[in-house]
Amino acid sequence: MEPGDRLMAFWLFKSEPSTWSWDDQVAKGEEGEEWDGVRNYQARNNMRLMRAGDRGFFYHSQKEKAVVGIVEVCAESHQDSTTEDARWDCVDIRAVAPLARPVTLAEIKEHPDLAEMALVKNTRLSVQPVSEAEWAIICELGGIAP
DNA sequence: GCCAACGTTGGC
DNA sequence: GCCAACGTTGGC
Repeated sequence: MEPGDRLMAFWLFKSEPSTWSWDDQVAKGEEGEEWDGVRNYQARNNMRLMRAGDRGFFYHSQKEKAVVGIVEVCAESHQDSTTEDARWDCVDIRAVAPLARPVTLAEIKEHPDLAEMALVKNTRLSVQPVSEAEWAIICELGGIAP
C-alpha cells in the first residue's frame, strides 16, 4: 500500500433532473462528465476528498426525490471549467449502473439505519459522504449488489 | 407555490 | 467580527 491509499469511499451526488439527469449522465458513457457548477464549500470539500474509483449514488431531487443510479469517480478534483474562480473545483463522474428500482427519499427516511444520512439531516448539501453501511442498505433496497 | 433551512454578502 | 438582509435549495 502506498501512503495515502485507502479503501473505496462512497458518496451521493444530487441533481435536479431538468438540469442534469441520470439519462444525461448515462449518455456521456465511459468518458464521464464534470460535476461542475457547485458553489458550496462543504460540497467542494467533499469532492476534494474523492479518489478515482470511489462510488457514488446519483440522486434526483425536486419532483422525483430518489436514488436512481450508481456512478464512479473517474477524474479527481480539478478546476471547474465553468468558472475562472480558482476556489471552485470538481471531479468527473461516469455512470456505472442504474438501480433495479429507485430508492425514494420517503423510504430512506423510514429506515432507522438511514436516519443519520445528510440527505435527511442536511437536505441542501448537494455532494455528501455515504457510509459503507448506508451504501449496502440502499443497494439492497435498490435491488442491486453493493 | 410556499416556506424552512442554511449559506453568503456586506454594512457597521 | 457580528449580524441583518438576502438568495438559493429542495421538501412538502
